[in-house]
Amino acid sequence: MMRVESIFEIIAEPNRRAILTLLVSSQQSVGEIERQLRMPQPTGSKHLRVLRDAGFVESTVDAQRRLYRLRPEPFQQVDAWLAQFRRFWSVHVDALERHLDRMEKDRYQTISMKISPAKKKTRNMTRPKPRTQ
Amino acid sequence: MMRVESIFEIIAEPNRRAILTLLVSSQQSVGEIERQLRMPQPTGSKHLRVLRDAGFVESTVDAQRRLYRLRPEPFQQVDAWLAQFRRFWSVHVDALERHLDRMEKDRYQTISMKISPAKKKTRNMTRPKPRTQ
DNA sequence: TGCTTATATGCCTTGACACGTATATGCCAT
DNA sequence: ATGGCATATACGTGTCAAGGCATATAAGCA
Repeated sequence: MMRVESIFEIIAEPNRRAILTLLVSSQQSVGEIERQLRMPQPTGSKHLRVLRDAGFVESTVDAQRRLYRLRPEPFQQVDAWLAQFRRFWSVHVDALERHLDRMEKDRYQTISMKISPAKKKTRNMTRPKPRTQ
Repeated sequence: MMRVESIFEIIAEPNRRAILTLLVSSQQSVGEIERQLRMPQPTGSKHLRVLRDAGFVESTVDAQRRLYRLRPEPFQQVDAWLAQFRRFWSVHVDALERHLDRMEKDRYQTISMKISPAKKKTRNMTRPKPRTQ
């Protein structure tokens, strides 16, 4: 009995992530999924079972086939967990993005100000020694 | 040798997620982390090692202590993966969340940069990070 | 009725990983 | 230096899930 408990363990498995990505485009039958991922039939079925139990996908019956498609809730949960860190790294995202596509950004930015390295470090201001090991 | 390959396996472990959540508030020493999570010392050290190798945290030396704090990149990668599924949850929830997120971010940053919503959305969808497996 | 296709499940082996005990390393103070 | 504190690592053990294989269920078709 594959009772994987948390949603994070579900998406920790590469084949399952591949299945989820496949289903972004449209719903697919088990056979189609297994064929595209070159995965033995029982393997695909088992992963789909896990994904279904965790609510990542749902299936409907079409004659002998089962059509699988995505369900939103578990993704929302992952996003909710990620949210607590988003404030933390958003400033870094901005810095990275400014570096990556500066030109386009200059069009959209209403205010363009640099965040100095000293400014960023105030996040961790209780640090006594700035020495990375 | 703990060779956990993908960032998803890193965050699949509950203790590691707990450590990351702890570090949201501020950087902490290994001892503080282990005490708060009631976790044996070697366990904490090993999980921190895994998190450090994966880039989720970094450490600086303070006398005998090591102070650990979060690093943004892996979280950005998770977010990038999640982006392809964003259209599967409610448009209203999505829009609202982005709106609130941005407001919070702007309040958090002492230096506020205004980025157009359209721009930010594009950024999340097009980030080239196919690092996973 | 067989026969084929489509999907699910049970068993078994293997390997990855978490955890605990013990030990090692490094830094400070006396 | 020596003892104590903080952290890291090595080793052994147990658990659990992934994958291979065989088989079971089930629907369509001749």
